[in-house]
Amino acid sequence: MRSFMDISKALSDEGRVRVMMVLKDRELCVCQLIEVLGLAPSTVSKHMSILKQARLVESRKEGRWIYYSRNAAGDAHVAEALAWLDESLDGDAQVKADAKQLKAILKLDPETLCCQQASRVKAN
Amino acid sequence: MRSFMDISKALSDEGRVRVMMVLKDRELCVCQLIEVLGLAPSTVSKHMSILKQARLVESRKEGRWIYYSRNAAGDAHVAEALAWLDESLDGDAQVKADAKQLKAILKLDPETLCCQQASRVKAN
DNA sequence: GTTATAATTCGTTAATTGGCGAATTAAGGA
DNA sequence: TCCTTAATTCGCCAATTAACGAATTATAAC
Repeated sequence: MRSFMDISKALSDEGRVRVMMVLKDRELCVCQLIEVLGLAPSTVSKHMSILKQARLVESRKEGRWIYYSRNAAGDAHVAEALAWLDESLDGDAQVKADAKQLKAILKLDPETLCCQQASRVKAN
Repeated sequence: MRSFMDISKALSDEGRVRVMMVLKDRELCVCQLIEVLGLAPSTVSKHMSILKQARLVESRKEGRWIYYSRNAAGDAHVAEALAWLDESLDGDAQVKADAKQLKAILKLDPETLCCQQASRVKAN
């Protein structure tokens, strides 16, 4: 019950659900998630720790950045939750809007936004 | 997103999840749910209204009693949520304990507990 | 009609949660 | 070394939520 409740509580906040959906196809660093959600860094960090506690995401450190991705190697509970999420939110307007915004963020001028370092590295 | 969040919020409370699990095989009236959860009538009533709002349960009035059951005719979101619930909590200790307690409640001496009327009717 | 019972609604309180900014930690670049 | 930046932790406050008891509604029994 404990691990189930960790997952269902993690998914009971809209911001965290939006994070799970923008992470569907790619890993993202915290500053990119901050841009998508429009929340303070400390708030997003807290959300990510809750998702990680629930084992819905995993993180990878690369230099100064921490990349979060869906937990691909998760147990059955996690896999089932992710499947439910995707089935339920397929075609959702908010999810689509976030995907669109993310696309813009990924294309954005390196100097003007978050992840300035990451962008510079990418440009080389 | 709205209906998804209604469902995930409804399932983010352990008491409500326990209700959904004892309702797996049978409909139950509120006073029986009160016994299983060990909470005040007003509290259980509130929980049931949240589950109903999320369309996870439906209710049927019979005389003085209101019987709740899982929403069998629910839309795809609801059906998927119920499937996730059942898969994730199959074999769970708390769920088993509740099932056992429910069994005892259903057998209980009609005069001594809740649903005295229901029991009397059943005895006739 | 009056009483008793099942359930709900309402009002209040305690606990939890979500949000932010400030301070801290960790890493790279000047 | 010192500065900047990504991210986290911490402390605080506002909003939400869960719990209860009291009052209310509805139905059945007397």
